[in-house]
Amino acid sequence: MINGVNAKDVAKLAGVSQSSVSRVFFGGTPVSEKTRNKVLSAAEELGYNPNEFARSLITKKTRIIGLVMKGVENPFYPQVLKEFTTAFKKLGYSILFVQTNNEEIQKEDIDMLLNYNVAGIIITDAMLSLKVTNDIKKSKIPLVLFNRKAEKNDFLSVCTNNLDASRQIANFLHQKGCSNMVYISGDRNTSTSRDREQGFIETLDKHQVEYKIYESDYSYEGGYQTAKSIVLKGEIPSAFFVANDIMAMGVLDALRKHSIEVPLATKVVGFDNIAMTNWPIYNLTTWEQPISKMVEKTVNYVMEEIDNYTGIAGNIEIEGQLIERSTT
Amino acid sequence: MINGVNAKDVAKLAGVSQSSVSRVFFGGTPVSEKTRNKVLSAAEELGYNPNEFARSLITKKTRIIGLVMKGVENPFYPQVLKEFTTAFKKLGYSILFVQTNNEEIQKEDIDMLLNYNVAGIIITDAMLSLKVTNDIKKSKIPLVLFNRKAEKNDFLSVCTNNLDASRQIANFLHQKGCSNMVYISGDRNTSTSRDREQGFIETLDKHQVEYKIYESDYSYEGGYQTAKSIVLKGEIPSAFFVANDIMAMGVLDALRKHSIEVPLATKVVGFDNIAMTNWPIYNLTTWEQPISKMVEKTVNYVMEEIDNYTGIAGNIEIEGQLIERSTT
DNA sequence: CTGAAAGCGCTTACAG
DNA sequence: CTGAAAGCGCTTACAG
Repeated sequence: MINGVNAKDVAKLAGVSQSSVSRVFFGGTPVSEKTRNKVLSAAEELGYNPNEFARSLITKKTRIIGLVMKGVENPFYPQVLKEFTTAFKKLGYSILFVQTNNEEIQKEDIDMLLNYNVAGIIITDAMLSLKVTNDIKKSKIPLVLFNRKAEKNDFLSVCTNNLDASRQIANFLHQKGCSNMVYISGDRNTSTSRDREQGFIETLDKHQVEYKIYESDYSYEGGYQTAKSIVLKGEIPSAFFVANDIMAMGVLDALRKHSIEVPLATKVVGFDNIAMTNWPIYNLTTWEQPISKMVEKTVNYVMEEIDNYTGIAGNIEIEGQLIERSTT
Repeated sequence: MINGVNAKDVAKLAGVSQSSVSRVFFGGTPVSEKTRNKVLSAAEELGYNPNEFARSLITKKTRIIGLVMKGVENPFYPQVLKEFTTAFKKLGYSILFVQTNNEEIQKEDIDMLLNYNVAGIIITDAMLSLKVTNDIKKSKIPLVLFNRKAEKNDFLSVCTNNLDASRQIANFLHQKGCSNMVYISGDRNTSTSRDREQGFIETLDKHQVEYKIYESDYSYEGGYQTAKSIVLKGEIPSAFFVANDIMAMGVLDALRKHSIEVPLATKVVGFDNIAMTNWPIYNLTTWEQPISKMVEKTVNYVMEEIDNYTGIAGNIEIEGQLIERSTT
């Protein structure tokens, strides 16, 4: 119903019923070629656009996906956003975008999505409050936690295999001869940071390698300051494993500032494989999160649940890989 | 209409009419305190959410803003996205997000927005094809070109004052004693790159300063390669003005790679003031685009036009400022 | 294959 | 302040 033209107007001009107009645009019962052509040219002439709201009202379905993102500062997210938008567009779905700063999504964050009766919800990098969990479960809207693993399996979560990744990173650094390491965590109440920490330290324990853990916050500044304080204490380890790339870049810059050569004096491994890790000034060894595959799995799940809701939950973990560059 | 509860159900439980339920949630005619309370508690009990689609159908208004973004690679855009989302959320509007790769928006890019009858459209960093221009004009949906200036004033465009900015940058570098400069452009068919080029060279002409222009593409890689080729030819200027920050970082890295000291051997000025310019490894002198103000102007305009459509067009240019750091 | 009619969930004159 | 009723633009049994 743009510029005031509706299906009735088209029907009148085409000399057919409104039902036929609907059938041409929506499918369902077949329409004769002749009718189709009359409708199409009338629609073209009038500039008709079917009103999605009326359609959704009657079909009780929408073709909108709610995407809730926390923190767009990290270049990892724009990439994720782009992939989701592209994938859903191909399927005829639109993205209703919500930006939040809460690590735990509150009702108000997604009330809007519920009002729009979205067909599915994807939450990146955040968990859900109990109230929201119940609301969503009741509404039977498929929901995916992207890049977060829940303790309780109320929903599907899609992540890279963070435990496996951090084990492999620990083994890799151990084989490089590093005998004393540091893990710089992200926000410690995130599953990603916890899993990366756990896989890392349990592997180091096995090899009887010493380590220290520093808590940081997934930001460049956080990585920079943490590394700086380590350097100032003179406790430079033989390797840093940093919970994401953007912090690892902060670490590298702090080391450079204090003329500590990488990878000679110490080594640094990040996580994510954001585009910037490839910049020559950083050239950071990191773990590639298989974003495309993660997005694909998520989209497939959501589409299947839209078709046929089961509410099936669990954790999907997708294997990533080490990208070796010049910081190790 | 989440979990199947509608206004009628609430009305029944509350023992009032559907009209009263509507009035409690929508406003309009006043409702007695008693009725309000009955409605509210019934709604709470049933978990009622008003259906936005039915509401939009009847009011012929939506509370959705279409946001079309080109290229999320540059960290400038996530920042813009965040500001728009936050600002519109406060006003009760949602964001329907469209990602495109077209410098000239085609009908298919925004057909979806028209189907949803969005209240307003914001296009960042792209122009509109003629067909789309006509469609939008006819539909009377307010539209803003954000960070792009149109030659023909069909719509409102909101930019920083790129001409003024580049003149000031030229003067600044001239006063620093630079006698021979390079402008590295973005995509040359964008108004932003053209304006930055024009203001820069006309000011250099006035001062009779020599310059060369190299065409690039607004990407890190583009900046890196362009600077590299300049260095390899041995034609190092006394200053580079680079059309955006991300390219300027590529330039800095290329210079560093070839051990050309900044700001001694040459100087570099970027554009945007993205967060990374502040990282110690870059510490880039740049021009701050006043994103918050640009977003505010845009949001205000859209809201006013939603209230009372005039279709008024023109260019709003907002003053930015030079941020002097250590590359000059 | 086609059309007339019911109905999706809501808002809003209208009458009281 | 409240309720009954019309109607937004569409889809979809239903009957032909």
